[in-house]
Amino acid sequence: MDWQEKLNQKGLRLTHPRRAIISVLERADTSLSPQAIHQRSLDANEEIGLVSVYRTLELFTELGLVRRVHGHSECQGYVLASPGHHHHLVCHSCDATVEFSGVEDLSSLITHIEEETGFTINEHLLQFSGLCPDCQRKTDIRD
Amino acid sequence: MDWQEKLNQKGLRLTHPRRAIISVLERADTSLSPQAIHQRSLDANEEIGLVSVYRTLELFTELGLVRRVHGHSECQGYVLASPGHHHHLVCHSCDATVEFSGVEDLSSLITHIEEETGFTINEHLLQFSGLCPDCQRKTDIRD
DNA sequence: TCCTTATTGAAAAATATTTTCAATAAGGAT
DNA sequence: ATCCTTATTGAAAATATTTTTCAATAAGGA
Repeated sequence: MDWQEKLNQKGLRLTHPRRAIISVLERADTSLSPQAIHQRSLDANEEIGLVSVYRTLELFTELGLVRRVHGHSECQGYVLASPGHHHHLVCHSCDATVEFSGVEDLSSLITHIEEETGFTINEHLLQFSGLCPDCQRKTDIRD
Repeated sequence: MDWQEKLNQKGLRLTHPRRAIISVLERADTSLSPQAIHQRSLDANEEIGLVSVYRTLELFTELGLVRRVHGHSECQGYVLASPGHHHHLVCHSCDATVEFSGVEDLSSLITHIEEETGFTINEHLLQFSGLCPDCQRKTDIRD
């Protein structure tokens, strides 16, 4: 099911600004802030308003089509979300962001925490960071 | 080692605004935004400036004395961090935030991801959310 | 108690985000 | 193809958030 269908199905429309935003995100290899998305859109000669970027990101995030990546100081990085459960891996150095399938088995940890705290857990946020292959190479050379 | 020592050791000072902020965070059972911290400080008759809240939170976060809790739409919730490795558990309903010791064993997952992606992983963000005991009770009654 | 300087608060500046509203254009219906 | 409904847009204004500047203050070591 493509974007067109996914949106129309819900009475939503695949508009020009939305296409432009998707296109920017598809080409990005890092997460992008609303401002960055807007700028790249303009650079690609897609004249859209910054407001639309905000609105679209909010909508797409709610629909699970886009996800937010959490940084140390800011959490305004957005990336396209492929369907299904997965998490992100971010490079400290170049900010490259990669998605990996959520094959993790946290169930025993979750059960443990539920017992310890009395909470019922139904959601988690998991994100890794480190050095991507390229930046590892660059670091090696410098040393 | 108390706050006084921790700061002085680094040439930093335990000032009135900083004490007020610590005190607010100690009394809180949810994470708090800079604005909320400021307001609660005023409510407690500790007249401090909002700027100091920002500056203190930034400093304390860098020092690992305070941590940021990541929500769905905002990530401006700060909590006191006890020393050592641990994560947070947040109630969807009342926002109660609890810390739990980082007993998780993610090493096999990390190794798996390192192999799959070529990244070197040295950091992770893990946060759970669900319903706290109190809110579970309230939900049960309503149903 | 003195002295150095980290820290503060107020104000201004810079950024970021949200709201409002008339105009537009997506896309289902005809 | 064309019409019609209405979701969506962009511009502007309103709000909110964060950072910077700088003179005054107060921590805390000597």
